[in-house]
Amino acid sequence: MESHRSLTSLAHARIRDMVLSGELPPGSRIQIDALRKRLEIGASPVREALSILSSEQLVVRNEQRGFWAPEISAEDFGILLDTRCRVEALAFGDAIRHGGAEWEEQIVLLQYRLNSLNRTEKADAWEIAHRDFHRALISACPSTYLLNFCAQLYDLAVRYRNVASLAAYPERQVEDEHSQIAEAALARDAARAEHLLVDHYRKTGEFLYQQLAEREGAALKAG
Amino acid sequence: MESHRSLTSLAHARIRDMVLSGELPPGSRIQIDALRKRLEIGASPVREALSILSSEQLVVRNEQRGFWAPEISAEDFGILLDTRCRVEALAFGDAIRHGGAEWEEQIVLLQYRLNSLNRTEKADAWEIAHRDFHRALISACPSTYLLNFCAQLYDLAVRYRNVASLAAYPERQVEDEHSQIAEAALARDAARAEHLLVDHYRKTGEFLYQQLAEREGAALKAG
DNA sequence: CTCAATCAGAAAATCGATTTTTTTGGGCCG
DNA sequence: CGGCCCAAAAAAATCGATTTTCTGATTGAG
Repeated sequence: MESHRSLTSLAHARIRDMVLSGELPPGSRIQIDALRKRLEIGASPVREALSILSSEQLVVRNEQRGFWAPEISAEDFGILLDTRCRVEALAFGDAIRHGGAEWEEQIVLLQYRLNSLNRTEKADAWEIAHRDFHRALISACPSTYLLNFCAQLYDLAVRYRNVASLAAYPERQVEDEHSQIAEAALARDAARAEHLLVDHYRKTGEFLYQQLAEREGAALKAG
Repeated sequence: MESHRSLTSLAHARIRDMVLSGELPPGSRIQIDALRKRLEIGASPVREALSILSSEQLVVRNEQRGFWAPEISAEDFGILLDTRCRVEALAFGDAIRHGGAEWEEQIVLLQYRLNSLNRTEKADAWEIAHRDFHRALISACPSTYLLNFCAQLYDLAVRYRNVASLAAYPERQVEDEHSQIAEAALARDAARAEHLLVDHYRKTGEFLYQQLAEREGAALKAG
């Protein structure tokens, strides 16, 4: 169990997970009182956590009217994906130019851990390892601003992956892609590494985008 | 007077101004109780506002120990400036490619308003007009994520300008630079516009960076 | 004399109750 | 029948009090 220094940060972590996992579905209302009872935490920390989440774009705030889980759409996902590719390419390039021995070692280590896990069998552990690996790639970027932004975009993208709950995810060789990205990074080939990373994101995103677009088309006919 | 829907958003706006203006100096402690009395607002809204500000990087939070105004340094400013140039170039390019008639008109209007104001005589009005002009330039960027990020970086940069309180700001022809940027944008010359914008930021930042570096050198000798 | 343990005092964090605002639903009038 | 207004209910926002945690000084042992 993770220990938290304050109930606010605990509430933040819990609610964040509920949003990212899709337990709080897109568009659904998030009532403070319901959360208060559910988490067995007072209203103040819950409220504060929601405030923070709303400035992280993981929750939508409507003053005096409450909080909601953000809506999703194919269009929004497309924009998110595109933003992520371009911003993370910047951070990745920086990291490749600035990273030292420690950065290299982290990448090697975390890539190994990631590839050791089976994505379907140990989904939770894989999620964490995947996040850690991608974070390690850019961790040597000197701009904390860029890194924060990348972390935020990562969360938003993970949420899309989860809430779309794809029945059949196409089995690409994601391991190979990760390996190639790591290899290019360690070879300090920024241009190639950036390209591979963006390509990786676009490939992963393409299928999800199609799913979302189809779903919207279907919903349009049904409604 | 601006009206606010809630005391939290009022507190947020007020404290934000206090941080941006330098009224709360870099490194200084921000006590909830002191603010509570100063703003005549309860502790809860003040607390919540500080929480939000800390996730906007305008306040540093130290769990169970309180809040502080962020430290400044030449190094941090350099990184901030660089991040801003690259991220805002992305947003600007998008805007130039996507902007419609309304976007063009806003730029024309806001550039006119900005150039009508004397920077030293009407400092507050100029600040607002300047912010509006720069926001208008990128406003047609479809990525709300990128726009939010740019707004955040803008605030952080404004703070540096204010807290450095430059005795003698070198009088460049800032009006001309703004005009050229607007012109290139309206001509849909993305490459040129981006270059001019980045150049504008770097020129403005260069002097500030020198000041900060000198001050640090002096402080080092004195300490 | 140094270091660690201890103990107020101060400040943050949290709670429960109160106030304000929004939403809901029923009855009334055009 | 449909729109409108008002009252009751629900929910968010705020407050004041209480609890928990940190800080800095003091004291006593080594």
